[in-house]
Amino acid sequence: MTNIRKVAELAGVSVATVSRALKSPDIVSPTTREKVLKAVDQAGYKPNLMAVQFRSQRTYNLVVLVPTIANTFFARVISGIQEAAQERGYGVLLCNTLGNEAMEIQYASLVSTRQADGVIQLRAFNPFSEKAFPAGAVLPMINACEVLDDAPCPTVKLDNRAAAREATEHLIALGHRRIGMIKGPRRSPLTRDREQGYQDALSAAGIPLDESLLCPGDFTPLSGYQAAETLIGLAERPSAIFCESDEMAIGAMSRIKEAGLRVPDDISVAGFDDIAFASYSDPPLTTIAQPAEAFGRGAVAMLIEVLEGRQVDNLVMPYTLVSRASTATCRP
Amino acid sequence: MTNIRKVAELAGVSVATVSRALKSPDIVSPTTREKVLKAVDQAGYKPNLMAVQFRSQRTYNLVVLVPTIANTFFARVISGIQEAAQERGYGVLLCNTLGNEAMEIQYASLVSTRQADGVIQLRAFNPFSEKAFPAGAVLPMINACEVLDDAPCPTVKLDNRAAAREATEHLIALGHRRIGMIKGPRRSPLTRDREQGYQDALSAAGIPLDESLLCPGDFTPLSGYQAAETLIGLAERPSAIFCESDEMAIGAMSRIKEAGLRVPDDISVAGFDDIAFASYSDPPLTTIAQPAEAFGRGAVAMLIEVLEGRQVDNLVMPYTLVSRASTATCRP
DNA sequence: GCCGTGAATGTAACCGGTTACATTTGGCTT
DNA sequence: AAGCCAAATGTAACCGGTTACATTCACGGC
Repeated sequence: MTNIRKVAELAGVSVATVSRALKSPDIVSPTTREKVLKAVDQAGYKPNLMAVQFRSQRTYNLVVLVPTIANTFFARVISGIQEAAQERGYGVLLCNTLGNEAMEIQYASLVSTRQADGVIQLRAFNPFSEKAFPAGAVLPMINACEVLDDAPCPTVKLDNRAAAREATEHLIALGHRRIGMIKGPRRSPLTRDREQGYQDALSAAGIPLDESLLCPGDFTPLSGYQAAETLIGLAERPSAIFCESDEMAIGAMSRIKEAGLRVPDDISVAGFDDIAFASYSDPPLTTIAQPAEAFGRGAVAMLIEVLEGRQVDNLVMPYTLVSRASTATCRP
Repeated sequence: MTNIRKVAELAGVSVATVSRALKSPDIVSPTTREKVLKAVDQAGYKPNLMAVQFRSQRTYNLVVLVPTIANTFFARVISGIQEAAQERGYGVLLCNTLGNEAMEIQYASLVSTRQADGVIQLRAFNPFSEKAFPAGAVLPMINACEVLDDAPCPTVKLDNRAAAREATEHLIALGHRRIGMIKGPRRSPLTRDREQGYQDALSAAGIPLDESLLCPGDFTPLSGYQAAETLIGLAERPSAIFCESDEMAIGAMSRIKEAGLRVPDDISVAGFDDIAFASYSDPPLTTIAQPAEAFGRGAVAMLIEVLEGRQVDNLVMPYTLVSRASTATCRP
């Protein structure tokens, strides 16, 4: 293996001079620099970055904990993370946790074993006990997308409550009064916030809450499909359904049409996320657009600030209601 | 920072004994092992894996070059890669290349700078010149999914030609004779193979090839949407369309329905990949199912074989034609 | 001519494990 | 009791950079 000592020998200088010629070219004489660069070229020398990292105790790798990469929203967030990380010279170590806490801990431990510098967690729950991080060690972490109010670290989030309220108000404005909701997993703060926004809109419009219109899901198309089955089976079925994710909305529309009902004529459907397929579903989906890539980029920027010892403020990302053909006036 | 020397001091033994007590517990006496473990616990010691990696010159990280993570097929492949890597103690460094060769080279160079042990490339083109890998250095690499016939490394692929032939034969068996095809990017060997399979099926059935029925796309829903526009605008429009990806098929169906035509009554549509949304599109999509996660798992297994110096054979994965409601008998 | 100064370069310690080799210890054989 | 062997443990080199500190040298001011 060609190392810095070989290059030094070849150039007839010391290892320190080689190191300096490469790292701080301005403090070696032009003649020497020239010699060193020629030797580097001749030896085909590539610095062993493991040694550099070992010396500096920085890996320039970030761990990303994602609940499931199969969700296209998260895929976009990761895409943003990866781009931003690359631009700033960081690598991305991906962990598809599937909600498995043991796996999250294992990956977060990469920071305490010095295989990564920090963590971006895309899920609200941070099961990082003292076991993984003993003795008051702080884990440089950013929590993005799904965020607890009292998160123990900087966060990047959407005002989910306001967004859900706006989506629900859109349906109310179209004349709907029986509005179903397909929720996320019970424990998720996303679900709690969006449900509150839904309730905010209903009570502002004087519509009483009917618990039977709330169905749990898990953000997958299949769960949306199943929840829609429940909702259209109700004695008094809703005329509109607000789904907490586009994936569930697409599953729900599939089930609704399977039952011989039309979207939006019989039931309006609204989603959340604005994934690529939302534009190509039949009908195209009304939804809340989230700047997924920007979530990722923001999280990376914040994490690097933290790693460099600076303070950061929490970030709240903007959303937009995108009105497409899956929602229409309520026909009594 | 608590290091092995602190622990040694605390336990009253040498650093070598600590190292052995942790790595090969069987060669230290039970008494000593006990003492060391107590000291480890007391000091809250976590080995600095950077040092371990530096010493062994192995990072236990794999670079994954993915054309675009936003494609749900690739998301599933990555999911498989990540699971298999984790099981075997490897981390996954993700690079979303977007077909950018400079970026691919940059990431593949992580191997020559010892930040990763090997590369899994999900695209056929391997622009890794002598510049990035000088002096006959071999890059431990596996090429999966999109693969050239003369790939310079082990590969994991599908028999795309046979699969495309089977999909086309399915349409022919339904009575279709004017069958459009929405292809991938021109340069991709996937496209070439699938196009050959399509032609194989046509010529076996005695149907002449009509070049105007072949439209290029880029695997995105938007490109499928646009290509469908071209196809339905033809003087003599096809009664069926075979798409080289489900994402394009979903885009195509969207455009077809927008034009007031029905799927499959007016035009049958078949896809390729069997992504999750294929089951929930309207109508559910007939497609070729690929074992995406298994592609990823297989690639990881092969790469680790290569890293450990063993020979590996190329892998050909199985496919299945999944017949759903988007294809039906041709009505003249 | 001497000294001070600063630029250029060299020497070697250092990061934190691993491990080849050396040393110690204890039990057993003859 | 001496000798031998194996098990247990210690010592220190090593991986490949970085960098504090030391050294050399040229030049200018007095």
